[in-house]
Amino acid sequence: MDSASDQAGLDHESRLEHGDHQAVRLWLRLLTCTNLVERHLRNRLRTEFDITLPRFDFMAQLAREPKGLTMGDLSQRMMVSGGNVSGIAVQLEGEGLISREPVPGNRRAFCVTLTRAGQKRFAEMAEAHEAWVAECLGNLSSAETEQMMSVLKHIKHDVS
Amino acid sequence: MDSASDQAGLDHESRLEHGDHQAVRLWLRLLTCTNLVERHLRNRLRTEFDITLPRFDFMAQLAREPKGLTMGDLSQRMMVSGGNVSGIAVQLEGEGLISREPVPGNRRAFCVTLTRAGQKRFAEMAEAHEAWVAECLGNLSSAETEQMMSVLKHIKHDVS
DNA sequence: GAAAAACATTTTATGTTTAAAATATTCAAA
DNA sequence: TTTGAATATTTTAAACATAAAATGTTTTTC
Repeated sequence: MDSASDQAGLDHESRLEHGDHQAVRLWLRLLTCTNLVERHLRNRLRTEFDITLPRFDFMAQLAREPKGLTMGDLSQRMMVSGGNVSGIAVQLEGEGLISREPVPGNRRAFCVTLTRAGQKRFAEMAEAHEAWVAECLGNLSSAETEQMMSVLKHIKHDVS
Repeated sequence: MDSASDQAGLDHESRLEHGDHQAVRLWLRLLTCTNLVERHLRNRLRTEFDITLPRFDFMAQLAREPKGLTMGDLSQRMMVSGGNVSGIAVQLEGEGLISREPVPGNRRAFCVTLTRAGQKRFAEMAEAHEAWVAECLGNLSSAETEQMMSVLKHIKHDVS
C-alpha cells in the first residue's frame, strides 16, 4: 500500500514535471522559431528598403487607419512604450513619411497619418513583406495554419 | 470562354493572395503571442530575481553544459551577436555568477562556466521559470502541444 | 471657478541589441 | 618563415526599448 501510494504520488509528480518540461520545450521552440522569422524579415527590410522593423510596423499601423492615429493609439497597437513611438515618429517625420497634425478640440493629442510619399513607400514595402512572410509561413497546409491560429489564440487567452 | 478563363485566373490570383494574407495573419498572431509570453517572463524575472531574460538565457546555456562554453558557442546558441554576449559576460562575471578561464592551447578563446554561486542561483530561477512557462503554455492539451511542436518544426525548416 | 485628477505626449536616463570595425591569435600555404 | 586567411573576442556607434519625470491640456469635483 505504501509503495503503491508512493508510486502513485511519484507518477503524479513526474507527470506534472513532464508536462512542465514539455511546456518549456514548446516555449523554447516557439521563441526560436519566431526569432528566426523576425530576424529574416528584419534583415530583408534593412537590405532592400533600408528601414527597421519597428519603423515598418509603425507605418503598417497607419496604413490600416487612413484617418490617422494618435501617438497613444500607436503605442497601444504596437505594444511598446510611449517614449518609443515618440522617437520613431520624429525620425519618420524627418523623412517625410508621416505627418503629425493637431487634433481639433484636443490640443494634447496629435493625429498621425502617412503622407502621400509614406503611402507610396509603404505599399512597395508591404507587398515585399507579404511575400517574405509567405516564404516563411506559406508552405503550411491550411489545416496546419488553422491549428496554429487556434492554439495561439488559446495561449494568448491564458497569458492575458 | 474568355470570361471563364478570366474567372479562373482571378480565382487563382485571389487564392494566392488569400494564402499570403493568411500567412501574414498567422505571422502577426505568432509574433504577438510570443511577445506576450516573453514580456511576461521578462517582467517576472526582473521583479522576482532582478535579472534580465538575456542574462538568464546565458546562464541557462551554461547550466546545460557543465564543461563550459566559449563566447562563440554562447553567441551561436543564444542566436545573438558576439558583442552582445561579451557585454552580458562582463556583468555576470562582475556578479560572481560565471567565470571565464583561458582555454589551454588556444589563447583566443575563453571557457565560460557557472560558478558554484551561479549554479545555485540558476537552479532557483530555473524552477520558477519552468512554472511560469507552464502557466502560459501548460494549459494546452497534449494534442495541441504536439501540433504546435510539429508545425513549428515545419516552419523552422522552411526559414532556415 | 479653483484645485485635483486624469490624460497625451515628450524628455531623460539607463540598458539592450545589432552590425561593423578593431584587436589579437591561430592556422595554412607558398 | 613570412604572408595571408580564418578564428575568437571586444569595442564602437546607432537604433530601439523601457520606466519615470516633466510638460502641457482636459475633465472632474467640490
